[in-house]
Amino acid sequence: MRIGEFARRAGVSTRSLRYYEQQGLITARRSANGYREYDEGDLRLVAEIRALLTVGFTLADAEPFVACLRAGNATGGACAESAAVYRRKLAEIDEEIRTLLARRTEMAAQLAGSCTGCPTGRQGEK
Amino acid sequence: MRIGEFARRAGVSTRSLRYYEQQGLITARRSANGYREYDEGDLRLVAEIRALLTVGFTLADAEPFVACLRAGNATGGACAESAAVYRRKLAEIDEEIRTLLARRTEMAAQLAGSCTGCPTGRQGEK
DNA sequence: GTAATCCCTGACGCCGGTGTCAAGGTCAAG
DNA sequence: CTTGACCTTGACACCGGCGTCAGGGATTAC
Repeated sequence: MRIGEFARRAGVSTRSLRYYEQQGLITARRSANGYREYDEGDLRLVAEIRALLTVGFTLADAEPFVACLRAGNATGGACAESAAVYRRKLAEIDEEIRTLLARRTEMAAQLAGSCTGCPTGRQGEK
Repeated sequence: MRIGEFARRAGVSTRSLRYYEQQGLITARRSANGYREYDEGDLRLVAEIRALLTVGFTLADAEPFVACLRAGNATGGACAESAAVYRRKLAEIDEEIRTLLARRTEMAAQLAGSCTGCPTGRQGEK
């Protein structure tokens, strides 16, 4: 099917699909007139990309997963390279969580301390 | 003092100082020739901005804190508006932490599940 | 023939803070 | 007067994913 219908079915914009192709994920074959042609199986690839993007992956991060699916695996994470990305992202998330927790603690302390001297007093909840 | 020396003393680039001014924070007075003139007290304002930026504030978020300091308060967080920003950022951080924790859990599960079928097995730590 | 609909590529805008370059003014020392 | 250090404003680049417009080709229905 062509890009318009495929985009509707996949739930993404045609712009996104062209961008994915430009970035080397999901390269559609072309019909004689130059139009992109997608097949049913590509829906799965798009779904994988969308799922990964929503959990904070970049398109570059998602590439191994798409390749893994195209290689015939049942899941995009089944390949060694995908697992490596998983581990790296997991480490990144852990690091981010640590940072945020530290910030949270510090900010809560700041807020408590500042309000001691608040001239307007506290404002209650909303 | 002029911007060059001030920047060195504050530990930021002149570019940043001009940007802060453009965004409405730390507007330096001008000497006859048009050069920006900063004084000692402004160092404190820059320090406040840098501290807030490093914990994830935007310049817009930092504005009340700078204003608060300029109003003569001992800390930038002593004013009501600053406290409101604190509360908002705290809520944002909490939300972000929740999101990341959920992701972390899901990804860890994915990684574990994927590795069951990993042809290369696990690689130990590092 | 022509209108409608779909497709193509290329390119700019956005967001936030900053690096960096360009073109030109200012001032002090020699 | 010249050199050099410092200042000014303006503007482009970056990152990532995508919206959106421009200009032009293809296909189908009438």
